[in-house]
Amino acid sequence: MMKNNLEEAKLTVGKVAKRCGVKVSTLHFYEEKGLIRSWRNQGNQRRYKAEVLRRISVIKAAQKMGISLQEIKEAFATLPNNRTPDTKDWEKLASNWRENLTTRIHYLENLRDYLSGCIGCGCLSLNHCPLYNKDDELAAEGVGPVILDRKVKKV
Amino acid sequence: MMKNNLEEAKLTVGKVAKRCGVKVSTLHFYEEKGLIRSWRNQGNQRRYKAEVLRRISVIKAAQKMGISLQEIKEAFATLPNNRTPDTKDWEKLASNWRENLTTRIHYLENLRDYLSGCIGCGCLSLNHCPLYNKDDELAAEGVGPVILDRKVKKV
DNA sequence: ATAAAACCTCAAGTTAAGTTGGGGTAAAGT
DNA sequence: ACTTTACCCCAACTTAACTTGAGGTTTTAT
Repeated sequence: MMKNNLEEAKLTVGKVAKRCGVKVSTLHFYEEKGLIRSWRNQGNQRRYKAEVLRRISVIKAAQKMGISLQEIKEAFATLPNNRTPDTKDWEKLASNWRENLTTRIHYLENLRDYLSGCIGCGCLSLNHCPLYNKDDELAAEGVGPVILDRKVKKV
Repeated sequence: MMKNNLEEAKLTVGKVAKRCGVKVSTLHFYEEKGLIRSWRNQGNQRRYKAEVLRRISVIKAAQKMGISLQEIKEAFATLPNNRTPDTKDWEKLASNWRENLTTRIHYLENLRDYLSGCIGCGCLSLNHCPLYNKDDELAAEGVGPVILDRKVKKV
């Protein structure tokens, strides 16, 4: 027999935030964006089911790969009942994202190779150097944005 | 004998924009940010020296590598007299940026390898899975943001 | 019982890299 | 000469992913 939502949803925002290493405001934000959901107690405070923790870990893992929240949301939407990804679901999502990652890596490798060729030749010029080309011939498949860490290595 | 600025700066914004494939507003923006400079004619219109074309091509090439305008500006600032990079300068800048690119590639490769390991194991969990780890052990050297193309491959 | 900690909502601010638009001037084409 | 086209400046808008703050309520701890 299934417990009801009020019984299942016991975690407060503060607890979830702490366990996930995110701010409370981030949880509000994710909820607003439809990435997670909560229930309310008598006093109108949010209460979460434990599964939200896994959902957030999937979000964070995906973000690390450069997947946008919008894309993550769309990926979740493909799951039956928009459920929190279980092992099988994760397998499927992760495979897609891995392809994405591979594409991105190839792009950067191409870029680096061209760059290596360009260093020393001084060819850099509009319309000729592959490094400067608005049509972007390097982007065979097309890649998305990657936002990684904030520990930026200055050059 | 050196020609003066008025003689050298002959290109209008429109011309530069067209030849570089950027909008006029972008050139205004770059100037405001201190990435390029212009002179003014009698009627207060911008006039550029031809070297601005090369400068913009360097900016665009760097952006493609995921370097921010701020970092590009800082890199330019390291050049004698903040000049437009010549062949030798470009060699130096490009070498630095290539390292940056390499670091970024390694990061993504690590991420992909972990992901491959995770697919099927379903281990994804806070504090244990390397894919979800706020301390980011994957980021050995630390990497910056990469903003590449807009041709995003949906997953 | 009371005070402190946690929570609520809603609006506005933040950063990057530009874009858009309005109102007005300059240069170019015919 | 006259009309387009190009240019000027400035302010405000755009997107993503959040953060901050104000003013007020609920829980928890003492």
